[in-house]
Amino acid sequence: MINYRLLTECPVFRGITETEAENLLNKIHFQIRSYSKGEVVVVAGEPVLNLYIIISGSVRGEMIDYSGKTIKIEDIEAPKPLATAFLFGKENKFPVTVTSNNEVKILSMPVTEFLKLLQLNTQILKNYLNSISSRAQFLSQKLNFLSFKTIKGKVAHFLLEHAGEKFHSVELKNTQQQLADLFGVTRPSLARIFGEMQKEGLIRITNKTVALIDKKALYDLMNNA
Amino acid sequence: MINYRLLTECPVFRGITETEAENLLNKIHFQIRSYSKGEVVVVAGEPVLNLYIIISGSVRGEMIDYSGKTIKIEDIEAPKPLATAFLFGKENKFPVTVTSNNEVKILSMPVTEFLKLLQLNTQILKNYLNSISSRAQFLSQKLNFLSFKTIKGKVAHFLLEHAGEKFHSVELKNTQQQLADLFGVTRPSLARIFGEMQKEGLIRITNKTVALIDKKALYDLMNNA
DNA sequence: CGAATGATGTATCAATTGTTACAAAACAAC
DNA sequence: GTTGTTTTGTAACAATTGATACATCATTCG
Repeated sequence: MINYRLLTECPVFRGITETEAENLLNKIHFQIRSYSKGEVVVVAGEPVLNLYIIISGSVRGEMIDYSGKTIKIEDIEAPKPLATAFLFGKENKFPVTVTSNNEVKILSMPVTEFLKLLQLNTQILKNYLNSISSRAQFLSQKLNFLSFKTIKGKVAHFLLEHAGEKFHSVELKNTQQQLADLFGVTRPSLARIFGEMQKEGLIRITNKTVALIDKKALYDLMNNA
Repeated sequence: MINYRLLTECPVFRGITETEAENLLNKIHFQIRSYSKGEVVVVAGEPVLNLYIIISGSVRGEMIDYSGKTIKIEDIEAPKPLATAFLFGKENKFPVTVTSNNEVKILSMPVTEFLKLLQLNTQILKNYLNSISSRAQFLSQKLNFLSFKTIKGKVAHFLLEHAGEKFHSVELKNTQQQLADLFGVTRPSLARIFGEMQKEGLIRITNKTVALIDKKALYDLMNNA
């Protein structure tokens, strides 16, 4: 009926054995619903009363434009959950309309039952808390970056934060494209700023290592922008 | 020893009776630590291994600037918790250094014990989940607003949000200067955009009333930028 | 009414960033 | 090695916004 092995790959059930998962699910109420291709699973604005986990197939989240056009936000595939960030809190409404891409089976569990599940199993509780918290922290970091007006300010902030007080170089673990996305700028613009900062003697880039030459000037950049 | 009535006013314990709170706290391990005025409670960057709830007194969170200056972030008073958003997730480090403002008593509970508490009591679990989720949703909304790159996008978003589905005009209650500050742009730039949008036939401004002529085009502006 | 003040419209120029395109470099797979 | 792919550096131009300045309009107050 349910592929428990697949379920344990879902972020919420990570670290749970198949037999554990089976035992837990026997203790709580839930439904498995099937949707054929193109069916609407939930409509944007509906209150989120259930936890949805995609058991098989894939769905897409879309926002419906005022003119009627739909804009695809993202695809979600098995065994991922839907809208976990909107199960609780003040605004527990679906931000998007979800439609099935193909034959889809979805596990649907009322919030009250999910709360029971969280109280039955520490690992699931931890997983869920980590998931929401990471999301909040990610958003917070993102906001922080956006508050620096210039790209140089963002770069200075990023480098100083990663180097800390003691170190004078930073090992980049992301590509320029990823950094550019994090900063909310385009990749060539970021590359240009790296180039300028190097010419100005603030940093020196060799491969993936950024040496912070003039830390004081970097601080100033952060504070004046 | 502990003022349980005060504790039930803490967001995490809201909706719990004093006797319930007492019973719950008897089942888990925690410490009460006292700090005299000016003591450092936690240092920014330290991993968050405990839930801290201020039992009496108040503390302040500060970021230490690179030049050595401290910037006060916020005061936290009894019976509020500290850094609840950083107990879980990937970046569970204190974002600020916390110092006592006066004589302070702080309840300190290891994360593992807090997890037990969450599993013992549904109300506390709900409170905590609601708290983190609301925070994530708030941040998400804020980010949404800031993510409009162009001033036109911000203005379109602002006007449509204030008009809602039904109405076709918005009464401005702020001066251009105040709006410009809200959007994070300069006043002449905002005035220029108002002028352009009027020339393009999107809006018509008379005194303090903005008539939304072409709502569809405004939606497009929002989505494409 | 007239003057003073604040809010708004507008123009010009500079600074910053986006867009697009392409070459060089690094890397991976074979 | 060679080839193909990803990542990075860079350039030319366009678009957007900031900075500054000033004129116009509205409002208030004497």
